[in-house]
Amino acid sequence: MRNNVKITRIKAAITQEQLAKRVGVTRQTIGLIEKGEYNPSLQLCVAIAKELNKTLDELFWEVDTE
Amino acid sequence: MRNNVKITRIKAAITQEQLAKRVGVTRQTIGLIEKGEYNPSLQLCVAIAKELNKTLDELFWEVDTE
DNA sequence: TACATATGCAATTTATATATTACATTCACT
DNA sequence: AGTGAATGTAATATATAAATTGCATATGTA
Repeated sequence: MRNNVKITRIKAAITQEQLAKRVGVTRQTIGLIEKGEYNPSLQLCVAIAKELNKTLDELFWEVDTE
Repeated sequence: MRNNVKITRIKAAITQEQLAKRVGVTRQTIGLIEKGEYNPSLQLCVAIAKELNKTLDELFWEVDTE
């Protein structure tokens, strides 16, 4: 599950830990999502999107170009 | 977690069971998602959206009007 | 009436997202 | 060289999504 969380977070100039705290998960969870290594819940995706001022589609829709 | 799955599925004229089979889950899972009673994984949301020819945002973004 | 299809719903089990803890690496800065 | 901040990653524990099974109800229709 590739996504645009990492690049968007970096543009927003916040750390994994700050994002994690704001959406109520741990830093490790954010790290694994950014790495595409797991399959977050819809609620978490929505929380991340709102925190980064993006929509679900902007972060998670058809990111794969392979 | 309210969403537009049920109304979209009905417009597409397919049953819960047909949708479930096409996205690889059970009918009960689709039923509970439509009812807003749980928090599906991102992969499942994407599979449902593609099957219904919608995007994530159309089905799951800011559906709540309360 | 009877039968089939679609859906709601509840109990239990299984798979997996997420938490927790811990340690390693990289990089900027002094 | 040393220190601290940010990140990668791995092992184990816990919470919960999803499966499975089963039964109830509504609706259409022969």
